[in-house]
Amino acid sequence: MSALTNAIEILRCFSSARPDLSFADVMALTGKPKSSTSRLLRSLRDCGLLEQDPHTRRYRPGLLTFELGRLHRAHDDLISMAERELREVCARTGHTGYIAVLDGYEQVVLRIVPGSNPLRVVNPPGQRTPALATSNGRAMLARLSDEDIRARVPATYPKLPRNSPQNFKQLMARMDEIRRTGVSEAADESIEGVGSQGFALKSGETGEMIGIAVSYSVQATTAAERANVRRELAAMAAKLRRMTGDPLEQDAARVKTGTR
Amino acid sequence: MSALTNAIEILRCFSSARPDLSFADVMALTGKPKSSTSRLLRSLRDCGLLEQDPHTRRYRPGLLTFELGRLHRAHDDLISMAERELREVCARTGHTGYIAVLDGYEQVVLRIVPGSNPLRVVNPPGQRTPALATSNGRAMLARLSDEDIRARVPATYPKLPRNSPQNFKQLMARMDEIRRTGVSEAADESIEGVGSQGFALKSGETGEMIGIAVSYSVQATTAAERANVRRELAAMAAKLRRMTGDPLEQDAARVKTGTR
DNA sequence: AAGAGAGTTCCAAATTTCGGAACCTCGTCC
DNA sequence: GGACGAGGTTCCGAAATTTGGAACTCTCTT
Repeated sequence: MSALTNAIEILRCFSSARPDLSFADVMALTGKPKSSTSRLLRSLRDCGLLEQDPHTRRYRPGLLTFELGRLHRAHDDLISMAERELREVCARTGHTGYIAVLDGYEQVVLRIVPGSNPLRVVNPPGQRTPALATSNGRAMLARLSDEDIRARVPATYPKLPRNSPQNFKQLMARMDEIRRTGVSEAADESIEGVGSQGFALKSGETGEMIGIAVSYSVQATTAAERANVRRELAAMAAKLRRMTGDPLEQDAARVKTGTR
Repeated sequence: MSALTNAIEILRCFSSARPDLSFADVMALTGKPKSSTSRLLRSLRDCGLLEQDPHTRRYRPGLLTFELGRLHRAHDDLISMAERELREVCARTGHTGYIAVLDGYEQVVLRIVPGSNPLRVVNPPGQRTPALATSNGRAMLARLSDEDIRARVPATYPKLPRNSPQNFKQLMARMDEIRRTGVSEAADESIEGVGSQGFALKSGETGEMIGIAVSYSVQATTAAERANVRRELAAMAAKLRRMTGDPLEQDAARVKTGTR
């Protein structure tokens, strides 16, 4: 295990729920011996990835993590373009918008556009969720080949919320539906009472893919309102696909024939 | 040189001016041999710190840098408390506010509060500037002991803008003035025509220190307006010092007597 | 078909990392 | 005061990684 892997393992122990950790916490969470933990924490601190509270001696993410986070913002043409469009849709509909990327079988929230409706934001940026259980997560998966999807789903199919696909067969049925209709819906999955619709956008230039979704309270919306969201999303998808040169058609053909 | 140091050296090559780099760029910037560069880039890519554009094969900061950046936000009680106050002052005065921290002899911008006045934001978050050449940078330095300041300034005194202290003696004169008056001013230094006033805030609990400044166009402000900024800042400083338990008095005594 | 440019892989030597054990250093309890 | 334990650091030989030159692969270009 390289120094880098170790460093990342430790950094991943921190989260908004656990913003700072003691030596013992890190030892428990990583399961490494004392001496290794001591050395690793020291080197992370020395290089700026961690800071240590001089009083409590607890560790927290350091200045360098902030600087690294800034770097990522530099490469966000696709994301910021999508964010601009999403902002308009959210302003018109009052609902909350999400932009996320796929990482393995999880998705990571990159941006949030709070709506005017009083639905509290539940997935802050950085949040990881199984992609199988969200509308835009499934929309992203649907653009991969079947083998690729199979490779991403863990060997033992994970336990998901009631309305999410409960096994691989159900998942593939959803994939087919998304590929056919071009939209992905979710209701009462990751969060009770919350529904969403989403789609996946792929850059023709870089091939990078993001998932865009609009989320709302199921009880507080009418079917007509949800149909309106669907129309808004379809329009945004069409516009963004044109702007980014999304190779959707070729992709669909490739998936169908099984070519890589 | 450990894997971690190498990784950071490479990541530091990226910036908003250079959001993506080719293999050759990285080789040139780090001065490492081909084989090492190849291996390092691969491992950074594998662990998610870098992404590679499949088409151009260029590298850019990866999803993990985004996630790490999010972590830093988790520990920002002091910073967000200061940001809230700064927001109010900026709303009242129309000027632009900055929050920064000290790192060696440089400061790093953490937060910006854009004002309503049409002064373009010139230092985005993440920006590094010699602390000697900014109002809040000097305010932070002034709260260190003289030996500590001397240790931070590079052996050969750096070339700074016209109105910044040009040598160590001038710097120490400024330090004394800041310690005496409690405020730090800058005009026409890092950026032509831009002035600022700032102070340093230290948490009584954690001992961490941040610099807070309000920045404005020198031409477009009157002396009265600048005096108003000074009053606003003094009020904010007093309030924040109370809230955070800033040990300013003890510090001042320590610096004076040279105790550590 | 040869050559150049851009990267990758190989390998033995040099450097780091590993983890158990001994060793600190406080604060606490008797 | 002294023993104790929690929390953490340092030491050291064994094991694993990293290094960088050289050979090799790929992909263009001429």
